[in-house]
Amino acid sequence: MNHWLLKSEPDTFSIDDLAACPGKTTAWDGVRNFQARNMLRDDFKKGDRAFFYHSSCPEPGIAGIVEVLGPGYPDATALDPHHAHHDPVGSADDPRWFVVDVRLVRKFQRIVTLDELRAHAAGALRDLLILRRGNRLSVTPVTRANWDFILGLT
DNA sequence: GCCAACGTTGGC
DNA sequence: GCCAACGTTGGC
Repeated sequence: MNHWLLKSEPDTFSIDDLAACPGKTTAWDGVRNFQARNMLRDDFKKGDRAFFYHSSCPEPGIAGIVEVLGPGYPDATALDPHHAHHDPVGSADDPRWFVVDVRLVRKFQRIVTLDELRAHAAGALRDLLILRRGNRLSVTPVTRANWDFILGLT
């Protein structure tokens, strides 16, 4: 089982929005970065777990945990000319962008804030990619050790 | 293949 | 709103 961190701007889609979805399930769409795409397409597996991270908001940090329901498949929003995330490059036969389905496992009782994570940037969480300077990837792998350590902070 | 211009991300 | 960091595009 692999572990991941998925970023979302809560103004656009928060963990509470996910909780309100039918089956607490949604397609994680709108990823438009090739490195992130490659992970969704090639590396995500059924049963993987991911942190749900709130970015670009008053209290950035990890809000909870989601479960990956299956492997990546083409992002329908990229193929829809009326959608804000439409991309004219790519087709149903040769898709450019991918999604995975995720289901809410649990929302943390409180946000594990970026400040808290940073407090361990030189220690236990030195491998956590979102703490690296200038990192902007919206999909990043998390090591098992980092996953367990962060769970211990909640 | 280089690189300048441009757009986006995301914390503050 | 600012700005550093970084990815993508496109001319050459």
